Amino acid sequence: MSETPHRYTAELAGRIEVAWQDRWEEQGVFRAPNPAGPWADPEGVAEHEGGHLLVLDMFPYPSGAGLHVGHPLGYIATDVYARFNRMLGKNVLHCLGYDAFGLPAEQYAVQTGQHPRKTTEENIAIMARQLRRLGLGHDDRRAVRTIDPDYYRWTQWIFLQIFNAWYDADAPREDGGTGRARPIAELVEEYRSGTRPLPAEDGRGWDDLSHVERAEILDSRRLVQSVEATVNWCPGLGTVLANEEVTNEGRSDRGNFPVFKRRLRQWVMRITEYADRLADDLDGVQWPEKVKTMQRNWIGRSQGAHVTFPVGTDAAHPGIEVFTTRPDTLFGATFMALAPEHPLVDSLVPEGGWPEGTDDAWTGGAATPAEAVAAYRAQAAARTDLERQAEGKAKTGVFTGGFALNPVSGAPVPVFVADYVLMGYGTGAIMAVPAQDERDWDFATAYRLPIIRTVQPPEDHDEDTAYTGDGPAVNSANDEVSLDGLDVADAKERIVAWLEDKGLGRGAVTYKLRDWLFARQRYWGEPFPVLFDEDGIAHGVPEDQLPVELPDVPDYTPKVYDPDDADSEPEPPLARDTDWVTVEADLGDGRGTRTFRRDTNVMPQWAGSCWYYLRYLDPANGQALVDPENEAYWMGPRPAPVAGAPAGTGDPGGVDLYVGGVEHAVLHLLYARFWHKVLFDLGHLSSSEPFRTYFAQGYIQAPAFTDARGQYVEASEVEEHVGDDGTPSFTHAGAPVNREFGKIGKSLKNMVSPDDMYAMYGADTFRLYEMGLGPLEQSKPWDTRAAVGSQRFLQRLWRNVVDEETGDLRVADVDVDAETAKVLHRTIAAVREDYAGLGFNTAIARLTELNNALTKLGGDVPRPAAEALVLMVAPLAPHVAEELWRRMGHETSLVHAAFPEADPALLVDDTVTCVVQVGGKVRDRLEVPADITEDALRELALASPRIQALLENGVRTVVVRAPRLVNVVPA
RNA sequence: GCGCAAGUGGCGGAACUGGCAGACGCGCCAGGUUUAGGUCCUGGUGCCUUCGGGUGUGCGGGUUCGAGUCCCGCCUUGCGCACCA
Repeated sequence: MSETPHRYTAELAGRIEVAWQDRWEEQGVFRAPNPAGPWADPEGVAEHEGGHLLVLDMFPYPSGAGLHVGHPLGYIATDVYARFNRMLGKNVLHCLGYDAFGLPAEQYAVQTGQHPRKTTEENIAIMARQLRRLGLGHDDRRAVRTIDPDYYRWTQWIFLQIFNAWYDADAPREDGGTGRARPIAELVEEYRSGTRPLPAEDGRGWDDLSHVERAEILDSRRLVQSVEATVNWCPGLGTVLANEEVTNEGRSDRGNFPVFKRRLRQWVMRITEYADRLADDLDGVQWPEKVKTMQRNWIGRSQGAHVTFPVGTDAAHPGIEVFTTRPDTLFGATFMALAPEHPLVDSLVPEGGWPEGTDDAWTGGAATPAEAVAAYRAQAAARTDLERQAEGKAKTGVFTGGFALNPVSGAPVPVFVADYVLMGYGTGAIMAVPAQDERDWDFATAYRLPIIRTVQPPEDHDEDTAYTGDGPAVNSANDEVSLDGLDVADAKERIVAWLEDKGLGRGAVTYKLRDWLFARQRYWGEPFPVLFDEDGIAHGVPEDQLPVELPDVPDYTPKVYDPDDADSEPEPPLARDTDWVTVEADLGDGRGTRTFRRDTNVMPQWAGSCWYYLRYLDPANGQALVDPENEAYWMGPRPAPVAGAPAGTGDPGGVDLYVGGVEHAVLHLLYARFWHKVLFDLGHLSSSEPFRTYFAQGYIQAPAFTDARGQYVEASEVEEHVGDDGTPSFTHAGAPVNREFGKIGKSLKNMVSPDDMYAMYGADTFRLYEMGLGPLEQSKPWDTRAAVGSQRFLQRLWRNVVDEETGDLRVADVDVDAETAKVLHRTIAAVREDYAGLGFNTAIARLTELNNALTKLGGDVPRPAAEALVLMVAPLAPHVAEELWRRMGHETSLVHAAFPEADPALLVDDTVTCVVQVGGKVRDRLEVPADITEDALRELALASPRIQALLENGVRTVVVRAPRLVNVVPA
């Protein structure tokens, strides 16, 4: 233990930190005033002349294991940014709540045999303690929790808004686009008044229809629908999952269980109606390109055409519809391929044997087409997607024995079944154009099918490959239309026009995005605010009867199955509570109290996190999810679009800064945008995007160690040894181990908790260390011991203000000397810029330099310099800054103190060092006046003896960049 | 396979529009304070060197008076997508 009584140790840091956290809380310094709503404080809002700022973190999920040092990285960064902006005079809203419904909490509860509410609340308490100890400047009044009925009442309310809305693709929008959600009541009115024709034109009006018939019509238009669909059934979790929750390997995102395709009736949200806007509106937000690309890929929009190929053998056959992005290549379609599951396959297979002239390669060795197709389908069905991928790109298929007619050339084309065609995309059938498609080329060469080039490849193109680029069309004419000579874009346009004219096809857009499967057969989630009547018709629970509370069932354990039992059936825990399921209710529709059956599914985990940032704005509002004035103030569109937005793009509004990992790119970020847009369309919000600026942070990776068997050993027990050449080696219990870097956690046995850091160094040092590691967007390795560097910085800062021996103030009311003033003001200018751009690592470097410069003064530290340094350090290390600020005589917290401003006069130098190069190599340095002329500098440089010595053969030219550089080029 | 990032000392990382490579920190070395040091302070620290200097930002070319930075071709690592018609 140190004998120095007033040293800034971890122990002292801890006392200071807890004391200031208590003070901040008592004084409510982080409470941001709202313009309206239950906390309306317009005067408080008006005091902030610097405007307003909304800073957001990823909604944390309280796990049973507590935090590790990787978790707070983003929270610290947003806190530093928020604190900096408060010191610029802005009204800053920064808070944190808890996303606490969902699978992990439920699984943890099941494992420990406790009720999920109990374990979840305990986990929240642990996490809240760990985060509070970090000194985050959050508005404590706004810490919402998704599991509270006051919160999920609004989650259910939003569900009903979406349920009671339909998408009118023709309705104009305020932003100039077309298509928006409208209340279902307006659709009813259109049907009733006759302005919109009813789907079944049997002469009856809306009022003539039975309530079942009306419900069927409306339900088919709602943005939430119950549909019979192919879903992802996960027996290991006992629930169905959304596409976004299934990994590329066909397993569950949570728990890594196998997922099977099943036909089931389920709730889906019609996110596909928003596919275009979700893709297009990415232009207006400032997000990393990587994340935008991931969303665009997921939405997977492609433009092309649907084309129908008649089936020649049968006039009554509907024909085979394909989707293609290259209708311009239609003349080169020499065969077709259908997915093995395609419903039309059977209709193409002729009875009896192979048609005349069938190539042996097409038959798969079978005696008849029927046999060949059956065998191929059986083989395809037996293989999982994973196995298909593992077999690489080899193309296989068999001839169906049937032919279709190329609609532009009239030529018969053989139809194959091939598993490189996927049932889930487009129409499940393709026209194959080997000359312009690599996959079709591979298939055509393997099965000896004809290849017709319809785009002229450039001369240097390999004749043995497909050509997918642009070029003039060739071989593309019939009696009525010719594409020859047109480029790809023009050819597409002309052929689509011709196809549409002939009724053979039409321009079309397809998407990879599928509707969002929204029901889960679990317990720990928001109940659906839906009641089914005796006809099975779903009714929304009236708003004044919300929330539909999650009942406290005795057995909340979900029915899970053997993870590989594909044939099992989902069984929601809520269905077991028959008292809850059956309910007497009056829907206020004039039909009085009737008996209903509740929906026993619960919402997915994403529901609560889809809109939490809106509730932060007005968490106590009992009348609305957010007062419109509050939403407009915090999130409304700004006058200027974001940097880099294409011309003509306006600002969509939204959160000013959202920091989080990239792992939510296609889940949370897509779902939240969808809900936000629906609420925008329905007039509840002024912003059309939830997150104007998104910043993807890197991860913290910690060293993990494996022994000779490849097993992980406890990282905290590993000893490091430094060899003579400086390279480290590692041992565990005396045996050598290997170091690698990976995610922090139990599985790699490399857990480091923030609690460890608080005990060893204190929260301020921990914050400083995390921010100093490197750029926020990069992943970087953790090294607990290296945090001493940050601790030394704070100790030096402390010593610059407080005498370690006596505890007296070392700051003196003296002027700052000229040299120090220069350093000080340069630091201010640089740090301001760094903070504004989230460049915390470089800000720390600059502050360290200033701190070291003050240390080197030796004697008393001039007050103006010490105060400016403390204020600048405050966003990063707020507790020690507050303590020093107070010891320097200030009675109020520095949370709202003005950030130091640089004096521009002190940023310019009188003299600078000029580098003199010969042939690009530095040979001399000259101290010259900053305003020296080019000519004077050239003369000075050439006069230098060191330069003269190198110019024996004369000078060819001299490049002068006054005042910093001269480059002499010798002859 | 396609696409996007990124490769700088023993380590994490600095370097504005091409203009002093290695800021700041860890580690390491030396010295000081200390009975002691997993303390603190001071100085040093890319590599090679015959101490003049040479060389150096993944590799190979190029543009330029001048390249970590721009262009072309490769290599490696990470991430995303992966028969998307």
